[in-house]
Amino acid sequence: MKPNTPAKILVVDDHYIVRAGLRGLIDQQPDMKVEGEAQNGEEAIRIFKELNPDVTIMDLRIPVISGVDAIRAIYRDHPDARILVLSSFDGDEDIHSALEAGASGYVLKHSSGDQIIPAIRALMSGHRWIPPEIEKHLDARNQGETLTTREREIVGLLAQGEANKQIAGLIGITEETVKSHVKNILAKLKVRDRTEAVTVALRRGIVHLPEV
Amino acid sequence: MKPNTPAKILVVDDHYIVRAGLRGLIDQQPDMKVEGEAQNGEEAIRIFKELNPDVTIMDLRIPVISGVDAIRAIYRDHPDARILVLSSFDGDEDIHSALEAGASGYVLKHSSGDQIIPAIRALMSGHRWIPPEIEKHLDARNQGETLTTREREIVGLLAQGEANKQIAGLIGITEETVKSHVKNILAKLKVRDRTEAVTVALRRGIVHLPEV
DNA sequence: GGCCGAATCCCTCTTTCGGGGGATTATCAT
DNA sequence: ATGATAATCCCCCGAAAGAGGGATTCGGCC
Repeated sequence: MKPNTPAKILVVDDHYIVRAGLRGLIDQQPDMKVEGEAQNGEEAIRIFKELNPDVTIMDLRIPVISGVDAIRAIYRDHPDARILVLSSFDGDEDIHSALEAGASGYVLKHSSGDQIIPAIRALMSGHRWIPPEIEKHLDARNQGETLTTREREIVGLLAQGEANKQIAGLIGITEETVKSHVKNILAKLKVRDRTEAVTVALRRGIVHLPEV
Repeated sequence: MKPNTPAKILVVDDHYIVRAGLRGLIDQQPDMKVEGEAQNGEEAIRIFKELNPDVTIMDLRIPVISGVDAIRAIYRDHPDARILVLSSFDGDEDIHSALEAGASGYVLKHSSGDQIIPAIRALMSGHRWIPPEIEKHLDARNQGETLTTREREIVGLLAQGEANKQIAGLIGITEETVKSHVKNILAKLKVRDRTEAVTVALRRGIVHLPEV
């Protein structure tokens, strides 16, 4: 590391205040500097290309293109990208997807500055940064079984209040098959009915409410 | 106003980064200064008493005691408190409750600094600050009918996946009465079934998911 | 005193859910 | 090839949900 050329940081968050907070925090450090900001996933991808930052700090709940999808897109073109997810606790599924999509670290928004800065430095030097409490959650997640693609799709439709018959029509399968899937979903999520299935799926980040 | 004694600001948010951003932004202004920070509703109430700030900036989604309840508690003891809600868009119900509980202003977290500072100044000088887009939402809310206390309570239980019979047992009324309430809820929210009712209620801020 | 809204309870009837099975393909990794 | 998994479809059956009525009580408000 050269102390005379601070690491280039890209900050991605839709809240101005959060970006301002990060900028203030980071620019105080001698070895890093915020060189770019993006407010949504689309911007993030574009600005990453232009800037080629050393570390990208990314919120997951961002408009236009989700944080996870943005990470995936960036990682595809730049497999050496160092992306640090900075998020409130968004549910196991999001964390897991983010790491799978190519993120190298995860920090909670609740974290104080002296927890965030070391995370950035870790990524700068090529290391990963996953706090133990996050890893514990990922393990816990594996206890509960994972939903398949089809099942996740159906949970999304459940959340919209669709009946089995409607779902069948929408995705072109039989109502009987939908019932099978729903049965499996209830069993996997260990819930009593479709309504609880939806709230559990929302908490785990398996599905999201459409933006308000 | 005396330019030599800056207004005392209390910042309430559970995210360190947000507090840091606000502190940086505010302390740049000559006429205001962050004199206190709180991470949850309980702290907010306590620190408000000690500090008696000129303006309090409050997030709604905070632990222990919700922002709305904290505002209510503070307002009860200090009817002259100036509280500015700073929140991502949390649904009509939360905004409405916050204002009803005693907040004097509302600013979105997306807002940039030159939108937040004027809001603080407005409250400092005793004015209210409700952006037009927020007021529009409050009007829109009134188009759709309002749920009664009982109905909101039942929506909360629906979100937990309780069946009508369980709900009846839990709150000590007949299953028939629960069905009546559910029927009215579906009609008021203009949805097809209880599952959709829950997701709509979540989006509107009528109920919340238990914290992750 | 009369009115209205909230909350309660009741009945009928049809549809939908969810639990309990079982079965068949296709794919993919071993 | 063999096994595992995902995805599909099928049947039965009892319980729950929702649509459509109607009715009562209790307060507060005008």
